[in-house]
Amino acid sequence: MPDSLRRFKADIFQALAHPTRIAIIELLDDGELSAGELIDKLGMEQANISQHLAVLRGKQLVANRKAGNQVFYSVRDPIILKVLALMRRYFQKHLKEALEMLDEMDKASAGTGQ
Amino acid sequence: MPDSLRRFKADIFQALAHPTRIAIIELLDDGELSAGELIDKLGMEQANISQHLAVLRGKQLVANRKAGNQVFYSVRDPIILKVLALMRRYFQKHLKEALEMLDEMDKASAGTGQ
DNA sequence: TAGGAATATTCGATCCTTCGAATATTGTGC
DNA sequence: GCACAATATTCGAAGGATCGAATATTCCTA
Repeated sequence: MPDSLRRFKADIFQALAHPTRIAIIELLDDGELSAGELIDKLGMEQANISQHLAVLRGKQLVANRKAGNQVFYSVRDPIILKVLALMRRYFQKHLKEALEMLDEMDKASAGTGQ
Repeated sequence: MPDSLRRFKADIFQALAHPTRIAIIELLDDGELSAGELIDKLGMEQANISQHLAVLRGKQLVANRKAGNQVFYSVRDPIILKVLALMRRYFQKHLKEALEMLDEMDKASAGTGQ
């Protein structure tokens, strides 16, 4: 497989590699939402969410539909939702080691005072 | 869903978000390989592959088995292979726009001389 | 037990990502 | 047109990722 195709896949994983963007896609799992609704539900800065939406748009993971003043977002391909569903299964299966990993992370950041 | 769980998922996507690491996992799809075999097949620096393997190990995506001088790697959970298989389907489905994206990237980097 | 093969780690330079603050854009109703 | 609401973009600082060079570790074999 040529490297360009691997770069394409890696870019999609990169787009998914942020907790906020995962949260956005999971919220869109139930149907489309406006940018404002996403901001409300996530309780984060407007600019920040808009930037994350720009990343998802850039990689074509979400579609956007303008309706007057607002922009409604939705997941473009259910395959992406399947990927996240698989990850949920993976998480449940590896819950124990995941908690250990998170614990390590906490300890590491506690040690450095971060 | 608590943010810590999203961070866990994001970390796994992050670990997959590099063409070389995707190549490694795809090579391991057929069964375990030693670090040296991976280096040969990928034709990259030894240190570089070892670093990427360290990332995959750190996120528990691969298992390693020492046999004398060598270390054999394998994918720890077939769910990860399923994720990559889904991504292959996704890629085929979106081949056209993927090529456009890659083209954009080429043009952009040509423009800046990178 | 010295030398070499296989693998891992450290280091430092460079680039990429993320964030909030500030600002720009676009659409609506008066 | 003007003010306002919703969303997007730009900017700069701070932290994280990636690479090759150099070095360290581990294990085998003579």
